[in-house]
Amino acid sequence: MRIGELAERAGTTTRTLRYYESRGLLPARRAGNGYRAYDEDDLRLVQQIRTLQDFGFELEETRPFVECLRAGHPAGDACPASLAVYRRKLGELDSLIEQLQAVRVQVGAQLARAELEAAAELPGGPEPRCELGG
Amino acid sequence: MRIGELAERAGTTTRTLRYYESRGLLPARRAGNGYRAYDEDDLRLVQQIRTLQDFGFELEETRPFVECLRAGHPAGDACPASLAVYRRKLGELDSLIEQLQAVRVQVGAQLARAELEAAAELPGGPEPRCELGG
DNA sequence: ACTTGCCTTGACGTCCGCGTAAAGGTCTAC
DNA sequence: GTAGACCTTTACGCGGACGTCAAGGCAAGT
Repeated sequence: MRIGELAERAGTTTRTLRYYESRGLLPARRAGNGYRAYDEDDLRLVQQIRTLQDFGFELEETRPFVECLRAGHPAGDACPASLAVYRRKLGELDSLIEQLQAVRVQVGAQLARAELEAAAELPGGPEPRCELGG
Repeated sequence: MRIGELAERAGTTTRTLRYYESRGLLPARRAGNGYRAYDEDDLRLVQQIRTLQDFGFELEETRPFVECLRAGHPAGDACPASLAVYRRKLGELDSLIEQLQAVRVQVGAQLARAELEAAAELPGGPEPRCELGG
């Protein structure tokens, strides 16, 4: 299979595949005419990369999975190095989610406060206060 | 106040302030010698930008807040356009968090499965199966 | 022979928020 | 008058994952 077909079957572009090759993730055999030649294993390899990319993994983080597949394992995550990446990613996801939730709370609070202050300005002057003492 | 002092008081760099100016967010008066001249209002403006940046807002998203401040309002979020940005950001945060949580679940599932399969290979061959029928 | 469609390499462009020189002007202190 | 600490503009670099030409080679159909 040539690069165009591999790209189409993997749901990506030839540019992306050449980029993977330039990063050492997808070495290609060459046909007599200089064209890159791929097989079904290469397709699985690209699919592995794409899946991880969809999860938000950086390209470098997919390397252990790729090397695991190329080592002959049936799955990219059959090797300890891949599992280590999974675990590290889980930690990163947890802290990122936590951080985003904190930001969400802060922004929500800012919005609520600003809406209150806006409502206090417009209606009929800042009359209807809620404080009793004063 | 000159750019160095403003940068220090705002906890940022002169490069950043010049960048804000280039984006039209922080116009500066000039002293006779060509130096940029800032006042306390400019400091508040920069602090507003930095706060939003810390929340993960893009620079463009801070523009309504900046314009609100420059319009004389006591707070950057005292204007409807700013509130709209808050609301949009809340939506983005929600969907992003949701998406990351979904990824977290997927990655966690992959890890669990891969760990199980690894455990089934190593110990004493794939003997201790859990399936009863077969 | 010619077109069409695939392939090749090389290299610059994109987005964002700056960092980091480089080359020079200005003000203050000594 | 000179060192030092400011300031000025201009402009290239970075990281990540490619997009997008440009110029040309190769294979197949008509």
